Amino acid sequence: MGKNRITIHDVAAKAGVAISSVSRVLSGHLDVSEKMRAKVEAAVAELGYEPDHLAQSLRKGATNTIGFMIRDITNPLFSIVAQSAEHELRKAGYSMILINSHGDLDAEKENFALFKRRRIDGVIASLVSEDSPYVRNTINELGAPVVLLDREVTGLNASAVICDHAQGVKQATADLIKNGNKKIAFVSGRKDVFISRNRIKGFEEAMSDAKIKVDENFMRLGKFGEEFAYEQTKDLFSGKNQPTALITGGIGASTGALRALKELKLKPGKDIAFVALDEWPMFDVLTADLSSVYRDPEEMGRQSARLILDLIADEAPSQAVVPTTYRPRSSSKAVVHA
Amino acid sequence: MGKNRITIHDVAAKAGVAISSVSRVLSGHLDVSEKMRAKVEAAVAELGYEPDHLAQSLRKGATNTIGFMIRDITNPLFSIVAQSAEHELRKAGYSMILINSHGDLDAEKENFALFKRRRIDGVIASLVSEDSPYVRNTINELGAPVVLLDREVTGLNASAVICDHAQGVKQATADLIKNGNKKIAFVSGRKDVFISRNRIKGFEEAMSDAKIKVDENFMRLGKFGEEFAYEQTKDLFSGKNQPTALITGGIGASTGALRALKELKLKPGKDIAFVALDEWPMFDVLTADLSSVYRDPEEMGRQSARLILDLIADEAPSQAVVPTTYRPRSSSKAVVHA
DNA sequence: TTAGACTTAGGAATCGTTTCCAGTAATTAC
DNA sequence: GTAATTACTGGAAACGATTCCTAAGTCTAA
Repeated sequence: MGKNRITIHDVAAKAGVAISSVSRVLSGHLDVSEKMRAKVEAAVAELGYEPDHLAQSLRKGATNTIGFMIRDITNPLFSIVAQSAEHELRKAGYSMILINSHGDLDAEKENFALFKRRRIDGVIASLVSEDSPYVRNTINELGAPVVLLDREVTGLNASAVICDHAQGVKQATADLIKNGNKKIAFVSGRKDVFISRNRIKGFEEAMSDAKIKVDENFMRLGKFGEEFAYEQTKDLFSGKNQPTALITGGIGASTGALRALKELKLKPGKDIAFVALDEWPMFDVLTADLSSVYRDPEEMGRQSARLILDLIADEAPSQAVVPTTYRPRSSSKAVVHA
Repeated sequence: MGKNRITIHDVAAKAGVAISSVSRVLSGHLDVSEKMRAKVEAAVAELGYEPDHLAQSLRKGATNTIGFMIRDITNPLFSIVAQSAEHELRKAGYSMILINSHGDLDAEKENFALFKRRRIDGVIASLVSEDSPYVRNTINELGAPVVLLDREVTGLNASAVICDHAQGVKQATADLIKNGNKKIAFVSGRKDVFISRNRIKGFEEAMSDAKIKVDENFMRLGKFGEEFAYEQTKDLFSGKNQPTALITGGIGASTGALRALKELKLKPGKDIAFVALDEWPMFDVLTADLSSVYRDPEEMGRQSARLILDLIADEAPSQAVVPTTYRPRSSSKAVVHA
């Protein structure tokens, strides 16, 4: 149907001028007479011409496209980050190509290759892997700037949006302690991942401040995701030495833990103190007044967009720190237990 | 840094052959000798050459890119649809450009224009608007096939994934009636939108089957989204003629209604029967056993990908129907009330 | 040995832009 | 009135691939 695309040739022919002149008018170049401008603009309007983005990209060497790689857009936190970043990039004239890595390292590598082939102008990514030779290599070979989410980057030509997890977790832990909890369990992902490490730091600081020794048996650091947290929670509350409070790292972990607690008939805020790290949609409506540590995903999206645009504009890499705030609700109150 | 991109020229020079020969080898063309193949492949491997997707697209006239437009990727249902579609398209060699329309008609128009300029190979969209001259025009002018989500398309060169909302709602309503409810309120979006219309159809059928007259005062059809549902729910349960059961259409509406019910201290399944249309993540864990009408978002994503690929392969437009299933839980049980 | 058929490789056009380079026309200065 | 400057414009070369067309080379058959 609309097979016959209108090109700059058609416009030039209609206006009776050279192709280069049309281009000059359209790009707002200065050296163009009023008469020329009028002629071209009339032809453009009449034909309904719109420049082909593909050809422009090829010629200019810039695609105005940002690759956004994420483990799983289904994660409500990251879907907000993505949305907010997209909105911001859009305003700057960029489109966003979205790719899920499904937490798979091979997929991640492939995605970087795809980005490269597509000549993306920049990448915002929440990586599976931590800092490693592989990561450094890929980022260097990419030939485009990179912004990492929740990763410490050192000596790499990349910016990062990092959340100050420690701060919020520290506050939360302190509050649990103040409420009489000493035996606090912590269920989260691998310790060598930045986000876990950072959260644990806050946890340990608060414990140390209160002169409470951390019980290693209560530190369940293995995998992100629902299943691991489910199993660990079940296990934590089956033995003799049971915690009185529970902190769960991330949305998946919180879900798994809540599922387990439900089955164990332990009600957060009644039978056990509970703090979830990160919130999800309808958090306040749906959860029975769960306390949380909150970080603003929209802000994360905005910052990541800003950072990548800065890098594209050839500014030096930098970091944006997003604060986290403890939101006490009834689930972290004192618990009389064991 | 990696400024000097490796092109097909470099490969040709290194292998000592013509550019066209390199292209022929790489595209797996038949008429190429073994010796040539070996030479070229060696050069490709040595230089680490990867063809430029941009140049390929320009020449071939296909970008292997699908535009995915959605009101709001933050909506958990649609984020799953997007993820699933992306996964499927990826397997077929396509990438996905994601754009939010924020439910804004102007943004939607702009997005279509963007897709066109980017020479997208196809579009999957959840439109703001219903069938209208504007929609027909844009889709026809787009020059690329379109798959619409939850829209009836008639006489349009587009496929659609439509959910059989009526079926699930009918079952749910029948169950509410069986449980003794006669005064059933229905809070949802505008009646002229396909999804609402379809749901109401199921509702009215069940009511009609049970010979219960629909009380127009209980039909609160205005806007999608949290706020409207919140207000309407508050209003429904403030007057003298109060319903005993409530059905809410969509995740936003359910949230708003639940928030209102919470404030009104009406507990679903205890003080009022309640059915939510659509589920959201952790539905079973977080909600107090809410009944729901479920549709499989992953299936929606898969089907939309399949349909767009079919259209690109020049098959005739078609429709995929995704079933909905009523999932009774304790919130829809009988309520002794007023 | 030569004509004809068949492989295979190279050259050039093309996709739709931008941008550099000349060159013409208009303007100013002397 | 001529030279020097300036203001525009058109032509052509990129960008990096694919593909058509042609020609060279190989092989078979008479």
